[in-house]
Amino acid sequence: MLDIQSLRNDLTGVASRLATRGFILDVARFQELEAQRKSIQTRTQELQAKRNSSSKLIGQAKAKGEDISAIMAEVATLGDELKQAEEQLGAVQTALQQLLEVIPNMPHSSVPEGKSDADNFEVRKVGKIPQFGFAVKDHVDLGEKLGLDFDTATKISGARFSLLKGPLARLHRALAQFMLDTHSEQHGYTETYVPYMVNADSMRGTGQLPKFEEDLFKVPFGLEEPNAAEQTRIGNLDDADSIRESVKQRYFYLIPTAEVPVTNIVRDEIVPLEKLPMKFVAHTPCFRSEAGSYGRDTRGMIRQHQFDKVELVQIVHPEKSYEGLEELLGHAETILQKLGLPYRVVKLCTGDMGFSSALTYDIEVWLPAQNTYREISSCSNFEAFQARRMQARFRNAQGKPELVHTLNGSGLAVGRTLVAVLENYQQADGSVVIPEVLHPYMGGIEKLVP
RNA sequence: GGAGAGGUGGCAGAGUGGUCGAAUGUACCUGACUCGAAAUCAGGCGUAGCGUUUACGCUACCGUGGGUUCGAAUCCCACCCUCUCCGCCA
Repeated sequence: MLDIQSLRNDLTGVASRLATRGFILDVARFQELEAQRKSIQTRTQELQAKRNSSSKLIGQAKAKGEDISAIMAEVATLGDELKQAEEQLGAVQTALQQLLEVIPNMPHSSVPEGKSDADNFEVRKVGKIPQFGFAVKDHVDLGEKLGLDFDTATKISGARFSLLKGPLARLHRALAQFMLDTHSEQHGYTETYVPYMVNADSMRGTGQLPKFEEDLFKVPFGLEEPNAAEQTRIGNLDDADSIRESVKQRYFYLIPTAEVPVTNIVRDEIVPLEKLPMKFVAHTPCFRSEAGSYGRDTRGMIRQHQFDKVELVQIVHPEKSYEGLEELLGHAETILQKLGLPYRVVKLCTGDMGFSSALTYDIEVWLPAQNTYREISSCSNFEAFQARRMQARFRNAQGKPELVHTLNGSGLAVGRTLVAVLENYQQADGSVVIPEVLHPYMGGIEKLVP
């Protein structure tokens, strides 16, 4: 969420910067709501002040045993007027809040303007692209003989799921463990185990809600309708709405990334200055509906409803967030380097960035079968955008609460790393050599053999 | 699932419907004392919004949402969360 002050102070400036990322801010509506808010709020507060002082007078008069009927008469009409004003104010503030919640973050000044991924800026290429003396296979063809089974996954669940068996499943686990160990032991991250289902407040905090609900899996618990006992109570009570409301809220969301539960660790917290930076790493499954990407990446395990990811999160001092982002990016790159996978780093242009991000680097790994680089990690600085939604703060040197900055990045997406290992380490006979750093995790297996 | 207790400022913890944004303690900041520190003493110290823009004034916030009332931290209703005991359970 943007600071409403920045909109008040420089509405056209904010609007034009947001336009570079393809977001059209409804300037007129904001101005209208702000004008309404201002007049209604002033009026409401005047009425409240009057009510407070009158009530105080009544209290004092009563204490002295004086006659209060004169004051009572004066206040008689105040109640209705005030109630109406408060309702109007509430409505305007809700409307403003809703408008604010769907405005994306402001791109950092260094972000190149552009419309799509074609306009992203290549920062660097690392590693040597392997040359094969034979026709390369993609991970689906390779995996077929190595324990990768899409047909059975489809039977069990449906499209966009995968089933791994034997040493291949172990390789998947080895990758996750290797990443987790590297980040916790060498990069200073605290390993965390987190809930995979979260409430709506957490989703709102990191920016998935309210705008991107269709990308999420929503899981009801208990009945979706009021149960028999609740029906009875609804029938008997005057304010049945609160029961219906609580029934409606009886659900969780499956996390689309560990960013959600991990970043929300600091939601509604004021952390001491000396606790910054906080660095967390978590290995979790991620669940995405992939609504709107129906035709894309239907082959293989590139785009799945469920995949594993090792996620890095940093909670940092506002002045240190860009430093932190470079560091975090380096941590993610380290994994690719240790695995010997060629990759490149790109800085996303304004049009390709995620909703909450101020600056994003994608790391793209080389996939020989596709003869191209594919995203395997995304590292972002959200500045105070998430922190403002979460009310995540620290106590600054002056002792005042101030919003933290939040960062995160994949370190890495495990499924796609598996794909990259299979394709880059394939041999002519269809076997796959296991990168050396994974050997300690593979129980003596150094090669996947059909 | 059954029974009970409780959610108040950074923390702890008071609060007969009126002068309570909230005692007190603690932490923290400033000053005094000290060579310095500790101890002691004095003062300050919540968050957010609005209006004047240094000083100030007003408003909201005591788990959340409703209700009663001229007036609610305090009374009523619902919900959420935490803790204790019993039962069941991976």
